[in-house]
Amino acid sequence: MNTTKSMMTSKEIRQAYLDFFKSKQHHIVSSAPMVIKNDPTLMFTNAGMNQFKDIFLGDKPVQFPRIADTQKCLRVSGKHNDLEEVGIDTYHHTMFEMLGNWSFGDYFKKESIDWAWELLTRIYKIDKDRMYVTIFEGDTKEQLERDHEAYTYWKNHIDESRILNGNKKDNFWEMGDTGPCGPCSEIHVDIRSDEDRKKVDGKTLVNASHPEVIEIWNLVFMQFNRMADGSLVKLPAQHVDTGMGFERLTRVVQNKRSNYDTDIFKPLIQFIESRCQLAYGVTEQTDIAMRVMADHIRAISFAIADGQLPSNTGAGYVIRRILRRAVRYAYSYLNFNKPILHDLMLVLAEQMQHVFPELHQQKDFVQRVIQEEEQSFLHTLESGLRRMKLIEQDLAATGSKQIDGAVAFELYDTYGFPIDLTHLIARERGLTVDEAGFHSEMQKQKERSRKAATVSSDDWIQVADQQTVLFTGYDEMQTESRIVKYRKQKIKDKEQYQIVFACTPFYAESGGQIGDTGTAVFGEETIRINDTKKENDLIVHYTTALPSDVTAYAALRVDESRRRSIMNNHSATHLLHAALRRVLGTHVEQKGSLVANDYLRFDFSHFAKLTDEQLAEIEALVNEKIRSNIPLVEQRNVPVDQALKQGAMALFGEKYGDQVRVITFDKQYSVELCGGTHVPNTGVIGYFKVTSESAVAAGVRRIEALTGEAAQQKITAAFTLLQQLNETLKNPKDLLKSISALQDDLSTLRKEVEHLQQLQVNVLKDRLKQQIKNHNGIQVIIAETTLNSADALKKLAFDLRNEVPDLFFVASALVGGKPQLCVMISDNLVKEKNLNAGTIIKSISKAIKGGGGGQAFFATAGGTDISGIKQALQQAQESIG
RNA sequence: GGGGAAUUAGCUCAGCUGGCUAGAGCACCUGCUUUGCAAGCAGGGGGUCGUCGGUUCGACUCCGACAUUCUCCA
Repeated sequence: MNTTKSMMTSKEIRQAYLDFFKSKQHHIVSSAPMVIKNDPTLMFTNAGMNQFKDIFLGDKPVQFPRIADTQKCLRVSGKHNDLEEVGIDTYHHTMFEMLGNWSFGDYFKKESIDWAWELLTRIYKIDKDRMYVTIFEGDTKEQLERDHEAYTYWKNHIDESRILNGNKKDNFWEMGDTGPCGPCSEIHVDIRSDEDRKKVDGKTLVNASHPEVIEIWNLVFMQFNRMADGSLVKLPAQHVDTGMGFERLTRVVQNKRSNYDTDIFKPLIQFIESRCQLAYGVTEQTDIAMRVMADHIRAISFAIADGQLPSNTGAGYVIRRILRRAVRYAYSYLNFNKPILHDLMLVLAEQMQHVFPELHQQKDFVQRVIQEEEQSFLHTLESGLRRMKLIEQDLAATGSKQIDGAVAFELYDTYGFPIDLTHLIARERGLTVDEAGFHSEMQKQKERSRKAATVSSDDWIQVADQQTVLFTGYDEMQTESRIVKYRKQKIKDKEQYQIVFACTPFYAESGGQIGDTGTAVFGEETIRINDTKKENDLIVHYTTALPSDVTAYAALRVDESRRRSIMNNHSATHLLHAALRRVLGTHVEQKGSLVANDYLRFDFSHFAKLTDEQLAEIEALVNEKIRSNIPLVEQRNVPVDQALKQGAMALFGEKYGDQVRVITFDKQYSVELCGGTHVPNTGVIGYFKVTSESAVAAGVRRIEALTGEAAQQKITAAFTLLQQLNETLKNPKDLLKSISALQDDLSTLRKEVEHLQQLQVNVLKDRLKQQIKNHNGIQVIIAETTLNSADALKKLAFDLRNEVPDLFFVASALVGGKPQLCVMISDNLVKEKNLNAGTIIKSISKAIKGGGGGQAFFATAGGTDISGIKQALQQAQESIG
């Protein structure tokens, strides 16, 4: 490779890609957020094509037939990409950029192959004799032929000996179990030294996991649709979907031995080196740790910037795991026992600010979140280490040298202590870990989970031919419509149906607003709609039944009062958002929102607990806006640039189309991009009441509130309670004062009672001491008392024990009208005379029709028959002869 | 969505298979000593053992539900 020419920077490489496809009439779009909403099958964007999934599925019309972009992607599992492997090698990543170009029913194999070749050889100047391409060899089981077409086009550019056949696993790309798919053609580059290349033919290393013979570009030719029964159906329009790993490309163009040596990762590695005072490239172990940190910080930072906070479920948990893996490596191999990643993030934010500005714009917030997470995991590690010590002690006691698999799993599963740390520590102490046992426990857990969460879906059954679905719910709550398609789903043992209508007034859960419920009336038949959700741009209605005639027309009716409550809450959310920014400052960004029928919940970035004054001010401002009865201004199709110029608030981590909907309540006050449903005038909301303010994560606060009827009910209930309290306390002047006076009284009286009880016990004790009878060297006290609590009786027994040597004490009391007995014997008598309070009480409690027990020196019993007390005491006397 | 765990004093945690009348360290208060600072000694206050039920003569301890938090899997 030519190393004398000036090297392209990663920035130039990225730009060259976009410029190249722009020159081929491609529309350049921005990256979609890495965190995915509205698609139950996917948590994160894992390929460049995700944001175009609807187009491939035919659920959305084609607007630009040619598109190119660079897309932030996140992969934490997959055939070559287990999270646990990242950092070990030098070319797999969790987060990476995918350069992609697409044709939607426009150009096909010829152009995509020609252009790929042109870009790689002319612009990036990659040596032709270092490249190999693969084509699909065909598959007899699927009855698919070899991709002769691709072969022919490649032949124009590259020697036939460099065109290799690939099998179904490598060269037939599928989106998922079902959906669009087709043969693909990959471009591989051999970047080994000339010497190595002479020794082993590069051809034999393609797709063989060789670190220096790597795939950089995959051209997918979408030709088929995979059905649920496994069959393939030819697609009406053929598409091209390509993806080139930006980090790998940069490595090849910059002629580096590792992705981490490119200027994409170098600044991160350098920062880590300077902080831990260790050099990269010296020892394998520390190199891996640095690579893990450099890789993971990218995934964590962008996920948080796109709105996914670390948490203990779902996508948030994936982020937490990645972050913890980075901390773990930093802690174990680079001696970082204090948070460091949050500082590393700043380097990244700086570096990426012109490509993905969302990180730099939120750097204070992201930093805070990461730091908090680091801190909390370091704490987890600490308590794990404590537990580890106990385990060691147990092992020492039994003389074993192996930590049981189940124990290691418990440490991991319950306390979050990473298994490799267990290994590390075990090795340090000369112990081993039962690895097989650990994995079998893990397997059991996986099976349990899988069993609990299987959803099986049948194929969609197309009833009518229609591509786009119309939402009428902004204007009406009832719409005539018909079914476009439906399918059956099985979750555990329950069956449900998903139905798509041609047009619908039902709002699908989105942007925090919950889905509508209601009914679909097919003539005489009424079907209940339990929920409405989005699948990308499809509006899917959830029911438990199908109409007998699926082609019939239906009257779709939304549950109106429920929807009106939702609208109240949604508009109030906008008013609240604006009020927060006014009162607290413009650093307030929405971090999550739930708009339900019974309440609203709004999460936002802010670094301190809100004071009572701030809350009151916010609540007052929102209510003022409600009383002002501001009319809704709704603009349905505004070009996104124009909307932003109007000052509309857009959210990080939200993907907006070119045309957006703008919701305005007073253009000086609240302007937001929003797809939700709103009240016509703010006055409809009635009243707004905050019910709680709390923290959800570092730097994120949550406000919960009520509107309209719910707010009224809440206030009425509070008022009623207040009134009842006042009445109960005879309408004091100052209720608060009167309650705290009661509390004070209670606590002094409690102490008083305790004191009096002690006095009573003391008096009784002194009297009993007068009655001691010496019986063979045993000081015997047997008494029927009038004490009325088990506690007092116990106290008496213990006090006597402290004062009277050689004591044998048996007494009764009446607790709540029931007889209670207790036996106390001095320790020395228990030993010397072989007396046992437990056995004595068991035998004498029969007389009061009860039972009891205790220890050898002290025992108690309760019963039901008062008349037996005398007999019981008599028997106690006899028990010492 | 499915497992596992935790919840005891202001903080960090002990309290094992029900019964030694609820503990330690740090923090706090008082006094003494010392004093450049750190501290040392003696004494003291503070807990309805997450909430609600149940089993039992007796529950911090066992069982159930709920709440909150942590954790693993999907």
